[in-house]
Amino acid sequence: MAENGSLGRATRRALQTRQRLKEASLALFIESGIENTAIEEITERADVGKGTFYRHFTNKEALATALAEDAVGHLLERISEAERECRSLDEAVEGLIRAHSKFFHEHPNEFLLLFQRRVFPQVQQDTPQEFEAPYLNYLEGIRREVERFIARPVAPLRIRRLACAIAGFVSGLFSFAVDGIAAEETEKSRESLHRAFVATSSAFLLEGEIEEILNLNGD
Amino acid sequence: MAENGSLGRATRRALQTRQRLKEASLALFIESGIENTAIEEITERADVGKGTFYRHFTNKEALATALAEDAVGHLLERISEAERECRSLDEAVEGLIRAHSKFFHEHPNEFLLLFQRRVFPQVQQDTPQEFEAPYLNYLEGIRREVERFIARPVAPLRIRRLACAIAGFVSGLFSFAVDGIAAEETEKSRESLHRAFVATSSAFLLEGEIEEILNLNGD
Amino acid sequence: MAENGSLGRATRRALQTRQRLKEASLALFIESGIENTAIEEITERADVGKGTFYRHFTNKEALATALAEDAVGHLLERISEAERECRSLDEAVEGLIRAHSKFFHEHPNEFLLLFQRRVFPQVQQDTPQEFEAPYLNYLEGIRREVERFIARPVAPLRIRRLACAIAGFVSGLFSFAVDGIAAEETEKSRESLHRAFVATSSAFLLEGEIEEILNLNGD
Amino acid sequence: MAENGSLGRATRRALQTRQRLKEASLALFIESGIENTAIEEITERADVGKGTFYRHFTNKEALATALAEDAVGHLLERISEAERECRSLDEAVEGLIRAHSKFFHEHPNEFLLLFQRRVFPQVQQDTPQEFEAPYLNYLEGIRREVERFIARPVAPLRIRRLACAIAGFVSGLFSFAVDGIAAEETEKSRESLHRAFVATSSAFLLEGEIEEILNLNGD
DNA sequence: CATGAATGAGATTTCATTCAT
DNA sequence: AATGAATGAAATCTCATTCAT
Repeated sequence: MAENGSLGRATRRALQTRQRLKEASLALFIESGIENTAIEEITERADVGKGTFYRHFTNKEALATALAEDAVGHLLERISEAERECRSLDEAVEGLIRAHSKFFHEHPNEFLLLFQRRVFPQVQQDTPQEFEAPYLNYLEGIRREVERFIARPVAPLRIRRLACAIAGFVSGLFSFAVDGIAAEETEKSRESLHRAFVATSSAFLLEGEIEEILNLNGD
Repeated sequence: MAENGSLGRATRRALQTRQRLKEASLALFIESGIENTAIEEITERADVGKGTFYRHFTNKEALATALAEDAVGHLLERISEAERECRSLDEAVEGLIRAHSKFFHEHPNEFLLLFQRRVFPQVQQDTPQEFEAPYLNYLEGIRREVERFIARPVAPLRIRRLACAIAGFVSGLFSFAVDGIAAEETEKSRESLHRAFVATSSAFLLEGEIEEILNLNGD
Repeated sequence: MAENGSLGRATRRALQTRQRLKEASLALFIESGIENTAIEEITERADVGKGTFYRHFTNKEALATALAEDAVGHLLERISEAERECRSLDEAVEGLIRAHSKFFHEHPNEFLLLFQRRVFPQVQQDTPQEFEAPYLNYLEGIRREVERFIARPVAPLRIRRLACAIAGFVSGLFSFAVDGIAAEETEKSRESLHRAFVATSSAFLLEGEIEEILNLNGD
Repeated sequence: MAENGSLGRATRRALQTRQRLKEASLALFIESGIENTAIEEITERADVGKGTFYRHFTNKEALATALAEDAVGHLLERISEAERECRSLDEAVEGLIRAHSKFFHEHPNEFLLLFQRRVFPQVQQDTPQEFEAPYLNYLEGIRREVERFIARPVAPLRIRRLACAIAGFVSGLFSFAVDGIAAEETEKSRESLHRAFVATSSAFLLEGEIEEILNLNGD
């Protein structure tokens, strides 16, 4: 039986339509921004009637949230993978970077949606409340990853800062290697930049937690 | 006599109104995004009539461009300052970071406007053509700063990438130190991260120096 | 054998569905008005699919007309009953009031549909053409009842006015006795009000009996 | 100086436009019902642009509420007038009828809006919450009028019932005299109907308040 | 210069109706 | 006969822009 075999045909068709709307809108949101994309553009690109949009999403924001949820899902998958392999806080941060990197290469549009289209906040400032749910989900994934190596709970604000730093750093890093192949020398430099970022992040997380450092490093 | 003393009273008042509009809009653009800010919100916040807006700016985009120009002006001032003091490519990149950092602390809203509100692009993707003029101006400032220490012209694309990397890196870095005071250890880590970024950037700029010069015209 | 026993099972089920749709819509029409009730609300309340609606009624108006026809049917039953017992014009008008009253107590929602939800007009104004058929049916019932005691035909307009007056009067009267039990004194007062209304109505119907007959055709 | 002389010309013009919208919509609401009237029909009839509507009213409901408020204002004026002249509960109820009657003849469309277009509820049922404010205002006017002659406060529900009864009764009464001139006999009948209604209403209000009757009648 | 009422193009949203299953 | 996904016409609503004062 097919993947959706247990669902009625109508339901299956509805899911397809929903998927088409999501794909069309993701592309458009990246191209022109969420606010500059008219719902009619989305339905035209998805080749469905305008009214069909509203059978699947209450409004544009709900669609954007659904996209963000999908994207966070994919990103968290990568983070979970990394989680399994690491044995120290440094490795955990390193794992987060790698997870973001993989996510970027597998779902570049989703990456851009989250980190460049104001779905996720950067630097401090207000948290866009509309996308709060997926964003909190994402922060929770990061918290889980790093807290395994820190004796006490990390303040939510600190997690948020780490997330912003990772986003900025990864975005910046990609600028150096956008076409994939960099010279060997740059590659080496990037590695050391990488290591430096990891060290800084770890220090930031452990700040004011001397004893923890001892416990973990001596492990 | 005051700076505007030589202008008629009417002109002086007009400049004040223009300034009020710029201040009001900058705050709103940061709060809710450019697209989500209605012109009437701006004029209300600036406490002027709606029609007055159009005496000063042809439309919202022109206002945003004016804000971007102001911001770039401030940022370039800091870059020029840094320029005077540096003696090597590493120092030049270091100077750029410092310049961005100073700019961020002096004009945080302008920083956010340029680097978080999609006035300037991040990662590759489309260059927002609407804000091309101030953006090119900014890239030119960066180019001047780094080219003094590189024998041959650097490809425009490479400059753009450097700019994006700096923006991402600085944004990320600020996440670690948003409330200003960080523990000494983190501070040290950040310095080494700093140095690593500088080294990577320099290597990136010098990468394949020789052969590249030949096909320089490609953007 | 049940009432529908001679019909096939499918037909019986169809009748049931039709009935469910009518019940659901009557309740909703009273709650929120005909125009404010979406067909989907009706089908949801009746717990049938949206498409099913169109198997039973061509559109919302047809459904409303069907409801109005049912209601008029019930009201006319009561009017016929009253008809049998009365021996004078006064008694006929009295019978009409009683018939409306019984109808109100037996089918309050149907009463409200006809007299409060603009299915039947009140005061003069336009006759809602959409519900013309059941309305004319109702007027005809009233005409039959009163004409038995008036030598010549009563002008249609006068019948319509009488109908409106009865509707208003009965609506008003119910306000005094909505919870059923009123004090004895009020009860007495209501009876005299009742009698006064009957007398007025009779006078109205007989007014200018003679000359009117001449220009009877005018509506 | 003209009536609006103290207002700016712009404000004066705005008030005119608002008035035009109200007049156009009142006519249309009576002709076809609130729900069946499109905003564009209103603006066309008022001969203003579609967007102009929204400068004056947030939506159709707000406009309808404004109309209801105006109407209640006019009706309350008449009620206040009647208030001054009456000396007993019977006269107070009589005054209310007269006030409604005058209101009907001066502002027939406003009367119909309130009492026939479901702006005010008739018979019990739900009170349409959207028009709550003007409706409560109206009830308050009625309460004031009758409470002057009743020692103790009258229950709000009883006031509401009285209001409904008056509305129904007056609506019904008008059916008999819509073209103004009725035969002398009918006129006499109507007067006695009138008196009967007044007596019933008074009894209803005083129900269970024996001592008050004594006090007032002995006055 | 400053104003804010008016405007209408275009966006969002609703919902009666169709139709393939 | 029953279903509900899809549809698009028509409604509501927003807002950048104009213009008379």
